[in-house]
Amino acid sequence: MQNSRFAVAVHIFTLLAWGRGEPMTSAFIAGSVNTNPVVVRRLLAELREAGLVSSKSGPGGGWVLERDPSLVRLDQILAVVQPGLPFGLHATPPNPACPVGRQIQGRLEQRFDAARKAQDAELAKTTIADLLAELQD
Amino acid sequence: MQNSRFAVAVHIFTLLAWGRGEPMTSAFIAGSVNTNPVVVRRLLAELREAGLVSSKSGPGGGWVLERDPSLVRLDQILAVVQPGLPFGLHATPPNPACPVGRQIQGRLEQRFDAARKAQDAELAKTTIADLLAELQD
DNA sequence: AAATCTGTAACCAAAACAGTTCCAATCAGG
DNA sequence: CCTGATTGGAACTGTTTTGGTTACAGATTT
Repeated sequence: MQNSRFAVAVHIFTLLAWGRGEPMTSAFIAGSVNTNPVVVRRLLAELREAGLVSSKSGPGGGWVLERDPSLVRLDQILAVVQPGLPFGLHATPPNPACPVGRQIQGRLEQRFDAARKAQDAELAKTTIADLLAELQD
Repeated sequence: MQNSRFAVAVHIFTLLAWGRGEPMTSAFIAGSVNTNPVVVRRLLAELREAGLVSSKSGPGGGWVLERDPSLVRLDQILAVVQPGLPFGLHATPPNPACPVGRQIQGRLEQRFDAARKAQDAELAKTTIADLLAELQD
């Protein structure tokens, strides 16, 4: 089972955009995602720190997008829920006495970073507004 | 801690190329990677199934590359140790009664697949021979 | 035979995730 | 001011993935 945080985050953003700015409760969102409201709040809390959403307590409260859906790109969401390199480096540092072990991590970081940038560029082609426009009622 | 299988696999391939075709034991490889020989054998067993390496038992045995290092691209290694989409979909299926929940996964798969292809294209620019050539003794 | 390797099962520990319960804090509306 | 609806967030659980380790059978060279 892979990490579904990115998929869920994009789902929620599309749902919020679908709601046309009306505050949406974590319970309602959880109903669409098919998970627990606390899971939704935990994830959205991270995205709030990045300024992408905001929340309000009390009756009539809930979550709203802080930007127009056409200005939220998928790479921006990924940057919040999964920052850094797309692949891990060695769990324990390679042997520095080995010519390969001593130098491989630097070379890997270089390539992993390039891979990440290529992926981001592709994800940047899609906005939440794009996804919303593709949905049939 | 992220998954380090891809980094370790590339490390090992570079090490094998560095050895110029001499069979290398899992114990020696583990010394460079700084891990346990069984971990090395487990990972290389997957890459052997893909035809990228071969192994031989007994004295003088060990692991060798099955192709010239200039013909092994990083995306090929990734395809073995981490096949499929780069991001997981929902852990539990979204609510089919919701217009967003019903359609979001298909849209996500489309984008995730494109992201994967962009990443692969970038990784394909580097071969094991390239990495080897960049190493200083 | 003996020594050197791989093949692989079995088990353990740590980390990441998803899910759940619980309750305090906040806030709108009567 | 009360009531009820919400978020905020701590705490705990179960599952999966990963990495590490031990153990031992099978293969191969000398």
